[in-house]
Amino acid sequence: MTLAPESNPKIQDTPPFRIPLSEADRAFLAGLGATLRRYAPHETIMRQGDDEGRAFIIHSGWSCVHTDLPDGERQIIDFPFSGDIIGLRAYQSPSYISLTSITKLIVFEVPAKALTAAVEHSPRLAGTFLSVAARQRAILVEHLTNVGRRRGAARAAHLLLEIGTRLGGDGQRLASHYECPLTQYDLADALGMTAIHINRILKDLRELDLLSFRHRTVDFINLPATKKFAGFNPSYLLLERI
Amino acid sequence: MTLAPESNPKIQDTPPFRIPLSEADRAFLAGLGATLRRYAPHETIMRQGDDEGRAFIIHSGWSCVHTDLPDGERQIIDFPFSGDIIGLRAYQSPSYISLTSITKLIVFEVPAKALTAAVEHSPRLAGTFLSVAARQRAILVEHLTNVGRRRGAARAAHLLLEIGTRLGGDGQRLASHYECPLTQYDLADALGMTAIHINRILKDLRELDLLSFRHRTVDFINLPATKKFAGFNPSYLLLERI
DNA sequence: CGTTCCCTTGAGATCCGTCAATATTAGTGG
DNA sequence: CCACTAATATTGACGGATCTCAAGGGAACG
Repeated sequence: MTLAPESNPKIQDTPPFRIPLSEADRAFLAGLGATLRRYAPHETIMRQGDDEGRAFIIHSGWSCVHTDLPDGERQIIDFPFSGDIIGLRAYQSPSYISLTSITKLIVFEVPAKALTAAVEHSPRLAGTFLSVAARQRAILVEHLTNVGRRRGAARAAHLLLEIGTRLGGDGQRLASHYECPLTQYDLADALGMTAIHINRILKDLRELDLLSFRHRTVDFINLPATKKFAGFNPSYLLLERI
Repeated sequence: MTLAPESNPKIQDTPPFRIPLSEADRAFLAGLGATLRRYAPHETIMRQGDDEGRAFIIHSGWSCVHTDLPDGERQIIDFPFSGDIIGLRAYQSPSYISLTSITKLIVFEVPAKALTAAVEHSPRLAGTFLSVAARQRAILVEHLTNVGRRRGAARAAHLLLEIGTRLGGDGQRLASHYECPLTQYDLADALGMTAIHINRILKDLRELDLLSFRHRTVDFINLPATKKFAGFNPSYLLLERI
């Protein structure tokens, strides 16, 4: 079910939900008017405050959902991955978040009205949306816990563990190594710190032989120790079971 | 639509949604097996990690949704109010949050299965749930922004402004004064700080003539200045319009 | 009317932010 | 492939914000 666009240049035209959909749901979604869109790195796809009638489903690539503050700062809420839905809402309303691409990004753009229609057409699909929303909420809750209650080093380690796990796909297998295009500025905005301090924290984590994040690559040097250090328990990432 | 339990001792037996429901939806919900439950202050209603098949809709009273950390600390995610739904999920699954009463609390307890059934029975209700979930998500996003990107004093002021606004009900009218049973420990756990520091921050806010929080009472001394100081923009609290 | 929370304050340590400067890397165009 | 440029990463010094430890004081509640 998970797409592997890199190995398959012909892009599949149904959303990459990680939760099984019936063929009927699939066909209905395809008929909703979902548009496949490609964005270059560092493009603004949706801006906080705009009256927004679209929702997005990530197909592939890295991006961030964030809020913008008056002083020009931002808080990154999440780095959504394949199958995640952004802007799920019942009705058109002003967006309270922005969506910005980090790498080249491919998304399905769906009119919000179409989502409402989909929910009304297919109870099965409504359940799927509820389920996806519940998982995204669990992730958001964990981010708040991370920023509010862990100190810098554990906070950074926790985020990198989470991303590694989410990249593992359905199996949620956490690899000891992954490519990560985030900058230290991105990490800082996600973790509620400054990039300068993130830099020092990453240095500490290397010197503690826990993990290394350099040259766009995360290497877990000692995975069990890192999990313990960060208080990482991946249960919140598990999908709801049917 | 908003209930006023204090002025009406006979408790209404339908959930206090702030979004209009059709009579049919209402009747269906009533038939779902929703149970009205009362809790004393400081009771644990739902505990993180437990396999949970219930959802709750707040009727009246104060409570907090929080995560629990291994070291005994907690991060408060939200103080839900009348009409807010806790544990909305498509299927039974382990809970990633705890729910604890702060004052005497009255809630509707609904089996998760019943929620799924409700969504499948009534597209209208599915839309309502989506809408409630979207608002709660907006609040959670604002909490993450608050903890991640505002300094202590502004962070505390922002939370107290949000609570005041949410207490205003549908009109979202922010009164210059409200009763607030939260302790400084509660505030600290919600804001990602220590109670000792919250104490100093509240002192600062008083001395800045912005607001006073003493003896379970919040007084906004200079509301416009406080809003500006906290960067408070209540648009995220507005309900989605149909 | 006493006991238990809860609030308040001080001193010192630690974490983190700010300012500043430089090094390194990635991206671009020739 | 190289040279150039912009973005990103790194480090130091210093100051402010927040935490920890410690000790009382006050309010709420039975």
